[in-house]
Amino acid sequence: MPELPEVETIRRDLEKEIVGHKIVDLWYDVPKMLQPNPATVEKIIGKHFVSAGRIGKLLLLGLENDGTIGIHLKLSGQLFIRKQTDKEDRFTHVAFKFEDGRELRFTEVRKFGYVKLIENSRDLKKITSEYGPEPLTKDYTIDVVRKLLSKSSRATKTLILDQKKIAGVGNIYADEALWYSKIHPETPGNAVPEKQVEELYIGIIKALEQGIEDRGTSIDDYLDIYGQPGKHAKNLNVFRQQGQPCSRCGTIIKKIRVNGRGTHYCPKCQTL
DNA sequence: AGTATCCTGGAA
DNA sequence: TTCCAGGATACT
Repeated sequence: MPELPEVETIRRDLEKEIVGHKIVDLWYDVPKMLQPNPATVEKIIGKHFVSAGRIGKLLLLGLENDGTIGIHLKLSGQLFIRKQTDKEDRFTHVAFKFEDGRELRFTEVRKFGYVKLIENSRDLKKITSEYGPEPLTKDYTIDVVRKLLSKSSRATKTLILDQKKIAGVGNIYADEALWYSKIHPETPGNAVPEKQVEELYIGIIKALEQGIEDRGTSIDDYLDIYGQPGKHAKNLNVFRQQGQPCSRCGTIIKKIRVNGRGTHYCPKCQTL
């Protein structure tokens, strides 16, 4: 699943590949993936991309004159930069065609992902304001984590997955961050001691930074815009590592279900 | 706060 | 042939 590190990797590469390029045509085959509707999104034809941003797991591709294309990859979305003459990619549902013969393809097996035209800065503000602080910026402080945990008795894992509270953490990096901070994923937020709150704050940063350094985790569908896998899958400590020994203590990693999500942890390191 | 829903390839 | 994965949102 593309989470902050994967989307950030894509963002950085897109910045190099599409900024300054003109969209000369738009192709799609699943209308509901173009929001609010295909006719609105088609207004981008003739415009240039001027920036490549991101909030949480949402890509924000800036257009000249105030528009922004938001792209959410959800579970299985991929973006590829290709020549229009290149062999088709399976499950392509949207393609932005550029003036130079290249195109940006959006593939999505499940059709959950979407391309959204955000027409003005007011609408953009509305969308970005729904997200909590970005973990790798100064807006993310220990106080953010402390407040988030102290106000609820829900499972700590569930709390850190809330995009409104912290932007960009998904299932993979939540499990990894909890392992780093030695917190059992089901620990009620308000039962986490101050010392562990501090470690979770740092653990989230560490998990995400390592993911970015490795250009993402290609354990399911994720590939970068050139079609290359990220290298983080082999550096995972707990995610999908059930049955394997913990790299810290040798105890066998367990898999449970927390709030409907597959959850992996070390039963010895991560105690309640 | 917990659960159903979207969706489909691939695993069991 | 049935079941599962899972981000975000709509329900109950």
